Amino acid sequence: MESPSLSHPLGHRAMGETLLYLTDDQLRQGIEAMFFAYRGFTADPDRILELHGYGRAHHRALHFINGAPGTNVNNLLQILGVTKQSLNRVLRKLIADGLVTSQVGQRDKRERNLALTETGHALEQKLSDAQRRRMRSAFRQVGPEAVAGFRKVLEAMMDPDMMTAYSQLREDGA
Amino acid sequence: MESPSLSHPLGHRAMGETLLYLTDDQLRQGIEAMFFAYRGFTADPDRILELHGYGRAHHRALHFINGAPGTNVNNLLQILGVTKQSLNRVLRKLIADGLVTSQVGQRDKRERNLALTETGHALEQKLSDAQRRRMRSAFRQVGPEAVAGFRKVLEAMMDPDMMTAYSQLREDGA
DNA sequence: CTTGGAATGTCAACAAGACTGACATAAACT
DNA sequence: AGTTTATGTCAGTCTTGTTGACATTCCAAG
Repeated sequence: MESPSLSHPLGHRAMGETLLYLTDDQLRQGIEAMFFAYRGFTADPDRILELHGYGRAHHRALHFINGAPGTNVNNLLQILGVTKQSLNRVLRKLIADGLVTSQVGQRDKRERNLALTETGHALEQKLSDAQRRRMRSAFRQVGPEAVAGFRKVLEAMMDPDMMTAYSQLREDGA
Repeated sequence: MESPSLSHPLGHRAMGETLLYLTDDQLRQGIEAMFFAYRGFTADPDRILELHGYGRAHHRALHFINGAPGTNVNNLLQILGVTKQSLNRVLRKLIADGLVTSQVGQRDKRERNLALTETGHALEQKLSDAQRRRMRSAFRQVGPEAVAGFRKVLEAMMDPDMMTAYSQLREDGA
């Protein structure tokens, strides 16, 4: 507990101005900024997904299959951090709708290699275009230094345990 | 559609190094950073909430009631961006459990003035302490300039329409 | 003053998407 | 041959969003 300082939001002057960004009030502002920004971040894709009868879960699956074509279910499971039952429901629909292909693995026939079809790729493009458009606009407004800071803070806020699967994916290349 | 540049992620050199942060690849990294960071951002409170039988929706309600004691349901509705029925379910439980008080408004008896009880305040503190702890650690790692950039990008990414209710709340004071 | 619309809040029912648990199948490993 | 691993499926539960219907209260126009 570090609550006393909350009742004196400007009482940190004794520590020197250099630590102003670590006051409880600044941290609260950071927390609320994350909340509202994440809502903006997902708003555009959400609208598109609704038109097609999909949800955020489908978007996440499409995004990471697109980034690692040929990946298997287990990999995706690690990255997304959900149960196989939950992911399976989403994948089943995407496969049935012809957005994703699931092919028995060559080396290991237990695995299923996942990839986007042409229509799957088209929807993924539409979604990520919308999301990139907003992020590009934000990046352009604030300039490269702010963007670098943004990236640094986000990376420091990630859970290292949750990142291992993704890091491996990036190293493997696909 | 702006896809051609995706196949030439390093082909933007012609534009000059100053715009490197606007390539599709950099934007994709920004998108994924948001996804993973938000998961880290919510991980600690989620664990605490689960112990008490609550979810993220309860956390959000506690957070904003704490920030604006005496606010009414409609205000909260605007900020949270959900339907009144959805918020009501959450509030009903928090009131039944004695974390939130709901008092009929003095001027307008249709309104309900919401506030945290002592136990409600205690849980809110526990949750925000956990969240602040992670954010403080991230902020401390990267330094004040990066933090300023982080804030700038997040603010540029918010949906202006969705922010009106919150801005008014901050101006009113409470 | 009354009455009708607007604002506010509540109850009920439903859907998406997360979860656990149990179980089946096929392939790989020992 | 027996065990472990990867995947898929069925059933049931929970949170949290949705819509629809309804009660209460306020306010303003007739």
